[in-house]
Amino acid sequence: MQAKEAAERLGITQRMLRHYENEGLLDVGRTLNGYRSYTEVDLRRAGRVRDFIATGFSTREIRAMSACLSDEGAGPCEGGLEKLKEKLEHIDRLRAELDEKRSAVMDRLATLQNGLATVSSR
Amino acid sequence: MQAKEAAERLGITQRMLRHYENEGLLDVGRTLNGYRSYTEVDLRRAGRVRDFIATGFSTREIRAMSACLSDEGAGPCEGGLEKLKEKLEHIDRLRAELDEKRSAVMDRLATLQNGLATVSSR
DNA sequence: ACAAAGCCTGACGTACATGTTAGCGTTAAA
DNA sequence: TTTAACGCTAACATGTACGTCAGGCTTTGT
Repeated sequence: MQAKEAAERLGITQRMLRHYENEGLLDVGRTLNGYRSYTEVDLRRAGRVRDFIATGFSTREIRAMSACLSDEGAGPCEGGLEKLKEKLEHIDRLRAELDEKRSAVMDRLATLQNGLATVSSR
Repeated sequence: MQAKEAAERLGITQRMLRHYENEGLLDVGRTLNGYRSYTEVDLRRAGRVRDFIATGFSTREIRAMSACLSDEGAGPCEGGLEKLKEKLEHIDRLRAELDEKRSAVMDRLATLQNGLATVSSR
């Protein structure tokens, strides 16, 4: 498929796709006229790159664990899981605190509505 | 506590702490001599900033949901949970694929060792 | 045949996180 | 009292992810 569709399906810009390719994270074929031609495999790989980057990894880091990008894992994925787990720690800490905070807010909200209900039912 | 200790306890540089402060994410008090003085509350907040940034958020985004940073959540945390959930989606997709890949590798490894054991026990 | 829409490369611009260095006060130990 | 360790600001430098724009093909509908 062509660049436009690929970008749309991934929810990113063509520029970003080209960037990933320039950084050696993607190797996209061309048609006779020189246009890039994305396969479904390319798409999945690009999707992973997008996710890694959105999660705070640099292209350099991603390149270092390129085995994590292929559909069929050839290598042991060079510490990819470990690094991901570090990110997870960060995110988990945040999520735990936010969840806590959210329920506190919900509680206060419930209490408030309760109070109003009590009042209005008098 | 002073800058050095604060940075060490957070596992980041003093430069980064100052950066967070310059970006309006932290408001650290000073002692008479002008030295920054970090409280435990400051530390927790800075830790959250560190985690948000390590997870791919920009100072700008973090500022926009600054309610997510205070110990006692005053506000509804302005979409903080939603954004975090997006990040989680990215990370979850990656983790699922990596876990899958890892077990595939482990399987092959087990098969291999099994084969060797069989051979050596002949 | 021509316009509209896509693709391509290359280059410049920007935002942001950090590192680094310089110049200078403070504090505490030898 | 000198020296080492630490703090501060300000400014410059770097790396990375993109946005954007120019100049120029290709393809397709009219």
